[in-house]
Amino acid sequence: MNRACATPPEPYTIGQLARLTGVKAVTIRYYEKADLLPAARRTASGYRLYSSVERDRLRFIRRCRHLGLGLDDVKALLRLSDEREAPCHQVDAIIHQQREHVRDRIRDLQALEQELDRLEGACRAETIGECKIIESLSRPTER
Amino acid sequence: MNRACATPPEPYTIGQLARLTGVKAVTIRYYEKADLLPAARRTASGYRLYSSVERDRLRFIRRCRHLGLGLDDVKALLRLSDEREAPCHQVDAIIHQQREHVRDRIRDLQALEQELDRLEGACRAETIGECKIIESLSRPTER
DNA sequence: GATCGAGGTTATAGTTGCTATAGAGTCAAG
DNA sequence: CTTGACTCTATAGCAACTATAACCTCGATC
Repeated sequence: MNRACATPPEPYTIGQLARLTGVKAVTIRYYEKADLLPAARRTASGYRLYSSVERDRLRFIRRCRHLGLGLDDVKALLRLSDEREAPCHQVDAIIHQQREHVRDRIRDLQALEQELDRLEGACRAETIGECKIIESLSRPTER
Repeated sequence: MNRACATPPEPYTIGQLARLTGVKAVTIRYYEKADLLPAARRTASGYRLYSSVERDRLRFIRRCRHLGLGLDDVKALLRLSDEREAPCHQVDAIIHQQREHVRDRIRDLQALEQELDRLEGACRAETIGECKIIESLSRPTER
C-alpha cells in the first residue's frame, strides 16, 4: 500500500497532515509557534492531532505563501477570513500591495538582467587582466 | 562646509570610507569579518584606517552586490580579479549563472503577478463572506 | 580642564522563514 | 522484544545584514 494514496481517517498525525497539505511537519510545528495555527490537541503521549479544519487552514496558508505573501500578511488574511461579515477591502489591500511589490521586484530584476546581459557579452578576452567584466566591475564611479 | 562634498585625504576613517563608497560603516565591519576585506590597519587608539585600495575594493563589492551576487560569488570575483594572468572563464561563468538565476526569478515572479492580477480583479463583493479572494484562497485543491 | 556631540570600538541579538541536528520518547508490526 | 518509522523538544544555522547596548576617542567650545 502506498500511504500517499489513501486519505487517512481523522484525526491526523502531524506527518499525515504534512502529506495532506504539502507542508512539512517541521514547518507545521513552526507555524504553530508562529501563531499561524492554534496549539494542536494532543494524545496522552503528547503527539499532535489534527482535523480537517487545520488541514484547510494549512492549505490556505500554503496558497498564500505560494503567492509570495509574508507570514504577517498570511496571519492577517487568516484573521480576516474568519470574519465573514467584515468588509473585504483589507483583503484587497493586501493582495494589491503584494502585486505592486512583485511588479517592482520584476522591474528591478529586469534592469539587472540587462546589466548582466551587457556584462556577459562584453568579455572577449582570455585572461582576467584583459577581461572586460572585471574591468567593468572595477571601473571608478561617481560615488 | 558639507563633508559630503570634499574628498577627504587618505587615510580614511571608516565613516569617511562609508561616505566614499555608499557602504555603511557597520557593513564595512561586517565585510571585514566575512573576509571580503582584509583586517584594517589601526590607529594607536584602535580606529580603523583605510586607503584608496580598500575604497576601490569596496566599490567593486558594491557593484557586484548591486548585480545581485551573493557574498561567496563576490569573494570569488575578488580573488579572481587579483590574478591578472588567469583565464577569465570562471568570471564569465559566475556572471552567466547569475543571469540564469535572475531570468528564472523573473519568470517566477511574472507567473505570480498574473495570479495576483487575477485574484485582485476577482473581488466584487462587500463582505469577506462573499469575497472571491478569500474564497479562492480557501478553495480545496488536489493536495 | 570639563564637557559635549559626533564618531569610533566591541559583542550580542534580531530579522525572515524556515532547515538541520541532537537526543529522547512512542507506536505498530514481525 | 526488537526493529524501524514516527514523534517530541530544544537549539543552532542560513544570508546579509541591522539594531542595540555599553563603552572609548576626538576635536571643538566654554
